[in-house]
Amino acid sequence: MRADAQKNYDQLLAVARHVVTEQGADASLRDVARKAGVGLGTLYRHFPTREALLEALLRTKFDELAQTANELEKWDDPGSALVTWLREAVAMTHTYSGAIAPMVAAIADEGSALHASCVSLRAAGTRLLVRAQAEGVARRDMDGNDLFALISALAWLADQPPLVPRADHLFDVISSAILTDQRRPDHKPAGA
Amino acid sequence: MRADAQKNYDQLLAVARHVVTEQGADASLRDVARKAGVGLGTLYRHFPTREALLEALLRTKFDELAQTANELEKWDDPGSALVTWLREAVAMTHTYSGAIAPMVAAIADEGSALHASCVSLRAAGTRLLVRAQAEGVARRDMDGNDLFALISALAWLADQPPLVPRADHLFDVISSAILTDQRRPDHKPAGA
DNA sequence: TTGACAAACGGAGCACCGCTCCGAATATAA
DNA sequence: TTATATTCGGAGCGGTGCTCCGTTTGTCAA
Repeated sequence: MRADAQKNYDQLLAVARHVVTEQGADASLRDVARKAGVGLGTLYRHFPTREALLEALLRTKFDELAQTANELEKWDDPGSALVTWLREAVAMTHTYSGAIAPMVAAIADEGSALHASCVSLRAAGTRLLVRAQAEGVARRDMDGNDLFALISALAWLADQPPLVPRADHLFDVISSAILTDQRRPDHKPAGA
Repeated sequence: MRADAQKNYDQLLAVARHVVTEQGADASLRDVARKAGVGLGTLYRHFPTREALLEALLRTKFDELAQTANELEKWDDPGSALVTWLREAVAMTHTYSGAIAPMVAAIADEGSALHASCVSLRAAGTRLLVRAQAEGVARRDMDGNDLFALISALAWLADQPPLVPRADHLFDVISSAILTDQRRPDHKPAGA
């Protein structure tokens, strides 16, 4: 890559990280280019689609999550491992608001720049789920797609301002639906 | 209301119902006005905001849902009543894709045209939930807001094309998290 | 029937968006 | 230094939400 191109690429990524953090994944790309001191054409050349830009921004997060899954597979308690990973997966998408919708769309679109990342995300979750199922601590009528969908739903939920206060609690509610080994006579109100 | 105004209002609502059904709640309002053979200004006079238009479109659905809740309160089994209502609530938002996001936003925005409808929706769910909790068939660490949030999440999920095939199943998964009286040794795979 | 007037209409206009396209500028290698 | 491939940048196109106001029209009283 030519030196000036590399410089612009880096600059765009840095600025995009800032703008998307502040305004969400739907931020104006024109605005990103402007703030990066670069023409709109330059942005589109480096990142042909919005998904491509998002993928570049999330790259490291995806990798970290895959790495975390590898380590969690060694845990003694596959149920805790699964829930721990789920929590991190939801938190990750939480980094850039509005990112979950394109991710969901990407998993069914092989042409999307986010496709591979989302598939590997699902694969990581599937490994942890299957292990938990084999040990009898996760319900067996779910697969990786279901897990991915639940992560998406929880991520979306935590992205809606009015629902944010409930997000953590609902994570627990849904986790309890996935796990089978919990003592759950009646789930007394908070504090109990 | 003047006769011509009434005619335009009705026409707009009819066309909007068609367009929003086909293109979702984010449909172009310009397009609605054009197809209704009416100026853009006329549309905005009758429906000052997109939420106002959506509210008009959903009005009957909201009422039906409240009515259904009243009848379900008479059921012997409050658990079944709750789940039955939940299913209808999710299906309702399903009528117009993309409608759930503005509804969620509206519940925290008293100025929104959708606010009252969403509040009464939440109230209806709360009644059924409280009754189920009193009978010991629903977990007690949830309230109406949690229920509303779960409905929203399920509605959103069913609105994402790649997740549609899982939506029904995940409804069952989440329902099982809300109810406490289910036999749930391990949830064998489908068919079992 | 005919005015007068409030009410309703409708679209031009503004600022923004995503995205494409291509002449101008520039880094690089000969 | 020069030639060339690469990169740049923004004008331009068609779309959006929304406002504003000159024009038209329904209505009702005279």
